[in-house]
Amino acid sequence: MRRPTIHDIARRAGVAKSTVSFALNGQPGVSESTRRRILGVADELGWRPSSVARSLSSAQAGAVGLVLACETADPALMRLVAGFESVFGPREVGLLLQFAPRTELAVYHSWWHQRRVDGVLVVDVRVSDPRIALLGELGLPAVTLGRSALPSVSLDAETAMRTAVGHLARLGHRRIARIGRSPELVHTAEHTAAFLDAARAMAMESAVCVTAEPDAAEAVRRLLAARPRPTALVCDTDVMALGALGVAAQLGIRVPGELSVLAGEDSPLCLLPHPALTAVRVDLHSYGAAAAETLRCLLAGDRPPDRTFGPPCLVERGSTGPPVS
Amino acid sequence: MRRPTIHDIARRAGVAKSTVSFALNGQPGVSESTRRRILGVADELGWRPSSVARSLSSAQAGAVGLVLACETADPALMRLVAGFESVFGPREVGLLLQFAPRTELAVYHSWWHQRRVDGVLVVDVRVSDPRIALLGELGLPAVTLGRSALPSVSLDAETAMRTAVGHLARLGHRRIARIGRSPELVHTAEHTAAFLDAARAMAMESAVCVTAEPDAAEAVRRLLAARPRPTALVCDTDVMALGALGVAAQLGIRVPGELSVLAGEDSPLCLLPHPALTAVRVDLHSYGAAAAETLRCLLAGDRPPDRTFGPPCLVERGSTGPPVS
DNA sequence: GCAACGAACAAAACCGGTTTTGCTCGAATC
DNA sequence: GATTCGAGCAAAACCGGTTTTGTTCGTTGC
Repeated sequence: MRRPTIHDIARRAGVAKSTVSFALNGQPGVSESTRRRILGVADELGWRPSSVARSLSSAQAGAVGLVLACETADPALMRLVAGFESVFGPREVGLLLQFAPRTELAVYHSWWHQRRVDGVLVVDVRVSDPRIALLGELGLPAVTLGRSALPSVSLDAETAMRTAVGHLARLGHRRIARIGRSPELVHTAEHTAAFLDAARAMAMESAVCVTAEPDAAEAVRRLLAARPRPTALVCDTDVMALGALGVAAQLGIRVPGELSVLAGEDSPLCLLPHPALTAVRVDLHSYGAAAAETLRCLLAGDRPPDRTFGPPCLVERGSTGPPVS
Repeated sequence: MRRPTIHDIARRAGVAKSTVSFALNGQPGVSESTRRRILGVADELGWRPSSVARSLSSAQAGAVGLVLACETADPALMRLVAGFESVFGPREVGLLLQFAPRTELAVYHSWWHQRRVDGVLVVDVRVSDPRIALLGELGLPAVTLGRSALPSVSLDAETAMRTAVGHLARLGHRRIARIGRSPELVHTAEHTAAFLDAARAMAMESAVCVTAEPDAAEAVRRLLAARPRPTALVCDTDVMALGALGVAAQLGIRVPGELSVLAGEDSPLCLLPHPALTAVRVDLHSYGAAAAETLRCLLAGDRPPDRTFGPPCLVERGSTGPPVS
C-alpha cells in the first residue's frame, strides 16, 4: 500500500504543494473554495502527515523519552508510564522507552544528538543526580518526578507520612519503623524526613528507618529481631509490604495483632494477601499525568511551576490494627 | 548548543556533503586519506546522525512499536518489554509505547500512516484477533507473542504444563485445578489444552480450568468451595498465585498441606509470601528478546521461522507439597 | 488612468540526511 | 598519441513536509 503525500494531493487538486500544506494546516492565504477542494482530496486519499517529514522541517521529534535504570519490573512504574501516555498518546506524541542500567547519561546524549525526543521524563531522582546536570547542560527539556533543579512534580511526603503515622498513632502504636528504597533517592530522603517529623509530632517512643537494599526481607528480619520490637511497619512500596507480611508469617508473628503493616502505595497487589494491606493511596496514574502535563507546558515554551501532587489518602484494610502487648 | 550536521563537516573538510555521507557510512568512492580527514572532523565536531533526517531519506522509522491494551500494571509485561529493549536498545532502534485500551487498531493505522514505526510487537494475542488481520492488511511487519498467522514466538505450553502437573502428580495429588487469564487469549487456550492433556496423561481424577476474569479471588473461592476440593491449584500468573494464597489464608486452608499452589510464571513476587511460591520459571526477559530478535530478522527482510521458546523449568519452593487428606 | 496594494496561489528554499548523476583527471590500452 | 576506463569527488535530486519568496491579477486611491 502506497501512502499518499501532499504532492499527490497537490497534483490531484491541481495546485502547488505549498498551497496544500497551508490548506491542511489552516493557514491563511488559501481561498475557502480551494481549501475545501484540497481537504476533500486529502480525505479521499486518506492522507495522514508523515511524522518523520514533519519532524525534520519543524525540528521537533514528536516524542518524549523515558530512561529506566532498573530492569526490576516495578509494577508502580507501569502505572506512572500509563499516566504519561494518557497525556501524550492522544496528542500523537510518542513515548520512547529505553532501559539503560548504567548508561542513562549516554542515552540522553544520544537522544539529544539524534534529535529523537523533544523532552524527557526522569524518574527515581537521586540526590545530586548526574542526569539533572547533564540535561540542564544539553538544554534537553525535562521534568523530574521528585524535586530537583529542573522543573518537577513531586509527591506530598509530609501529608503521606502524617497520614500513615497518624493512623498508627490513633491505633495506639508507640514504636514504629519504616522501610524504604535506596537512601540515595530523593523520594526516600524526603519520606524519611517526613516520617521522622511525623513520629516526633505524634510523640512516638521510637521511630526507625531502614533501607530495603539490597535485601528487603533481611532488613525486615533485622527490624523484627529488635527488642523491644516495633509494633508497626510502614513500607514504602506495596511489594515491600508483601515481603514484610511474608517475613512475619515465617517468623510466626501475627498481623495485625503483633505487627501492623502499612503500604506506602496502593495497588491491586495490596488486595491479594490476607489480611489485605492497609495503604496510603497515591494515584500514580494521575501523578504520571501531572508530570507529563508539566513537560507538555515546558515544550510549549512556558516555564511551568514546580508542583506537589497529592494529597494521598488512607485506605484501611486488614493489615493494621491496635497493637496487642 | 547547536548540533553539527554533515553540511558543517563538509564545509570544514572542504568536500561535498555527499562525500561526507559516503565517508561516514563506509561506502566506496572516497579515498582513504579523505575518509580519514572527514572522520576526524566529524569526531572533532561531535557529529551524530539526525535520526529524523535519516528516517526521511531511508524511509525507515528507526523504531518499533508496542501497543498495550491493559492499563493494569502487569509486572510480567515490564520484563517482556525489558527483553525487547535488550535487542533494540543497543541498535539505536527506539521502542515506542502506547496504551490504547480500546483503540489499538486506530493506533496501528496511525503509526502506519505516519510512518512512525518499522514494525510492531503484539502481546496478548486473542483467538481471531482483529489486530492480526489489520497488520497483515497494512503490511506492517509484526511479530506476535503467541501463535498467530503472523510470524510469532510462543511459549512451550505442553512442557510447562507437563512440568507443573507432573510435579503435582509426583507429590501425590489426584484432584487439580488451574486458573488462567481470559479464555479469549491464545496463551490461555493453549495452556488450558496442555493442562488437560497433561492431567489425562497422569491419570488425574479431576482437572478443572477456570478463568480469573473478572474476579480472580472469587474464582479461587468457588474452586475451593467444591467438594471434594482440589488439592492443588496451578495459577497462570504469579499475581494470581499470590491471590490464591490470600484466599486460602482467609478460608483457613493451610498451604501446602491442604492446598498446594503453583505459579505458572516466576518472578521476585514469588519469593515474597510465606510459604514462597513454587513456580514454573519462564525467562520472560529472554522470551521478549527472542520476539524482538524475530522482528529484527523480519525487518531485515528475512522471513523468520515461528519459534517456540522454552523449555521452562520448575523452581520448587514452599507452596507445594504432598496433600494431607 | 496609473501606481500601490493585497489576495491567492506558484515556485523555490529549507530541514539533514541518502543516493544518483555528472564531471575531471590520471593511468592503462591499443 | 588518441581512447577508454575508473577512481575520486562535486552537484543535484530526493524523502515529505514547512516556510519564504515571487508572481499574477483584480481592486482601490488619488
